[in-house]
Amino acid sequence: MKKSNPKKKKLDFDAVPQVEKMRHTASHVLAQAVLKFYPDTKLGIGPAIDNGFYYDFEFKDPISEEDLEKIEKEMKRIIKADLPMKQEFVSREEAFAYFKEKGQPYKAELLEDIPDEQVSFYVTGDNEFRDMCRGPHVESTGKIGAIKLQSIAGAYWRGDEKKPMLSRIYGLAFETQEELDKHLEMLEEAKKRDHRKLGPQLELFMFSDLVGPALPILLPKGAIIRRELERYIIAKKEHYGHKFVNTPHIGKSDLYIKSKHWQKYDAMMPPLNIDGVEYTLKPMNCPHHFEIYRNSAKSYRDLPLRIAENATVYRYEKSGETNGLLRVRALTQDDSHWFVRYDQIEAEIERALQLMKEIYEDMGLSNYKAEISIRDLENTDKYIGDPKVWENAEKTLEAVATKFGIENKVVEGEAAFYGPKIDLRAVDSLNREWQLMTIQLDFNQPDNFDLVYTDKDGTEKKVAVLHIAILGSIERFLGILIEHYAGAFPLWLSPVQVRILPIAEAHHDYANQLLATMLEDGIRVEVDNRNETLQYRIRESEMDKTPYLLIVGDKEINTQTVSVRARGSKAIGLMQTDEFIRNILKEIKDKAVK
RNA sequence: GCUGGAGUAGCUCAGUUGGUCAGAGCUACGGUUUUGUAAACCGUGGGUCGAGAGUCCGAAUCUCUCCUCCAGCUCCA
Repeated sequence: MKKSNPKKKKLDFDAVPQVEKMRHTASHVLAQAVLKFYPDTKLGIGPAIDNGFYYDFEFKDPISEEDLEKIEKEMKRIIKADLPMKQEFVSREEAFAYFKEKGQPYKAELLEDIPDEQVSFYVTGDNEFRDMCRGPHVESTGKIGAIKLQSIAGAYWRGDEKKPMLSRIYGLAFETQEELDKHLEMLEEAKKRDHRKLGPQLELFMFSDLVGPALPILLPKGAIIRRELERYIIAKKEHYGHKFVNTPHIGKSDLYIKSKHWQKYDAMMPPLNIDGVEYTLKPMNCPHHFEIYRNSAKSYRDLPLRIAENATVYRYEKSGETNGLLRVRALTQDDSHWFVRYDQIEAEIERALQLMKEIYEDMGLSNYKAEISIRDLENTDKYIGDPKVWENAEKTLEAVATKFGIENKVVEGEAAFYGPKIDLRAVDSLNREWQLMTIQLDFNQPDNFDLVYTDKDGTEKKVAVLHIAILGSIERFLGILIEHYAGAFPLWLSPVQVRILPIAEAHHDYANQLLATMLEDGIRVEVDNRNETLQYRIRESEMDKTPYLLIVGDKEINTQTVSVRARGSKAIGLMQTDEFIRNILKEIKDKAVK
């Protein structure tokens, strides 16, 4: 999508939070510390970011992560010295001369883009360091709280891959040591939950170098979760009036030429040649679904028509951009295309958000935010379609989000040329945000594919299309769920719901009876009667996060009961077998999150 | 794709300056044991040290190319 450049707004210094000023000042301190050890270093830029700051440098000789320690130490010294941060203004000429003298070409380049006659600099201490910067900063370095240098990585100068790559040093900065420690703990916890580590450990998925990078393989347990998710989403969407279809994984290149993806979409897989005709792996389902729409003449009575498919699509993601299950080259979308009359748009947006809301709640992701992408209102010519329709759709998106109590922000100029959209970000158990669902309005593809219906008055009219994916990519969603639940899935999604552990051989028969009963009830249950100690088997089941263990021995046989142990060392105790079964069937049905 | 880092058994890791450095624990397999709420005991396997080429009398260790993964950048109509 072509993004319009947000207009440069005048920075309101008073509105900048203290913590952000502090982080920004920390980046200056970083630059000062770096120059102490590496005086020949050329400086890029150093802004505040979430949780900290960074600064871009061009080192004469590359430095490594080990060097960060001494730099951090020097930063702490500067902070402790509590050097004042003073703003001063110099003329452009003076500034250019200064950068020339100091050998700072990147700074000079930045200056070229600044129109001001008087250029703002910040001076640290007794001219120990000065940097061109509009600020704002805290009054002195001593106001910086707790910092920690994190990592060093390459970053293109001004984010342009054609420009030289600088070394970016990342740091964390918080107002207090406690906050910093808390954040480090969170990072540690996130590392433990990393789906790339947990997934293979729990035998949910794998990758094979030979099958190919970024092509996820779901193992039996992961396949169960995917199946449950799909079953659920199909049932839910059918309830919301979708028709499910199945379309092939490839299509003629002509199809994508017609949809104009071929010309614009750079994630297309290379074409295949079949019988002298060019085909490609489908990177999205839309054109296939459009052809389904065109299969028969449509009346205004047929609309809205909601076509859905859980379909695997293939995209060429550049090698450095793939990431675990989050960014892959083969992904299964829970895709839907709603073909609606223009007068139905508002109602259908509300319906889609209602559906989304129910689904997210069942997934245990009831905390989410919305971002609404609308036109650049000062430049509305580049958008296709009736401005009135746009305006209504934009307003509806916002109104419905607000009505549903979803925290939302409207981003001007972010909409695609063919329609506004709303993105939802779920907030997970570690307070991280994940972009999941999108409702994208599309006023353009109906033109490309001539998607029309006959209205009441006998005239032919264009439909509007809503592209709706709720889980997004099921693989990606699985990855997010793994991290959200730290591998301990709610019962309805757990690959193994109950594991029965007979204490000794004498109890195997009883265990197998229980197994048979529960299998009848459709419970995913196993018996672990391996020749291992009970403790050993409990440990293994705890490690694979099985929700319920049933321990059975003489006591249980005599009373026809089970000893229930819930995940996480929680002993529930003796329970009548049928009572246990009733309880967990209810828990499965309720999709309870424990 | 770019910059940097990493790749030793299924897993987690050890392996000083190239010379018994191919190891440990877990796993797997065989046996003993028949267990009451997070690791019983004994034994046996298992690796072209990511792949290929090169330097050397000799390479897990040095060089080059490639592959894969990780961090970040860029990208994500």
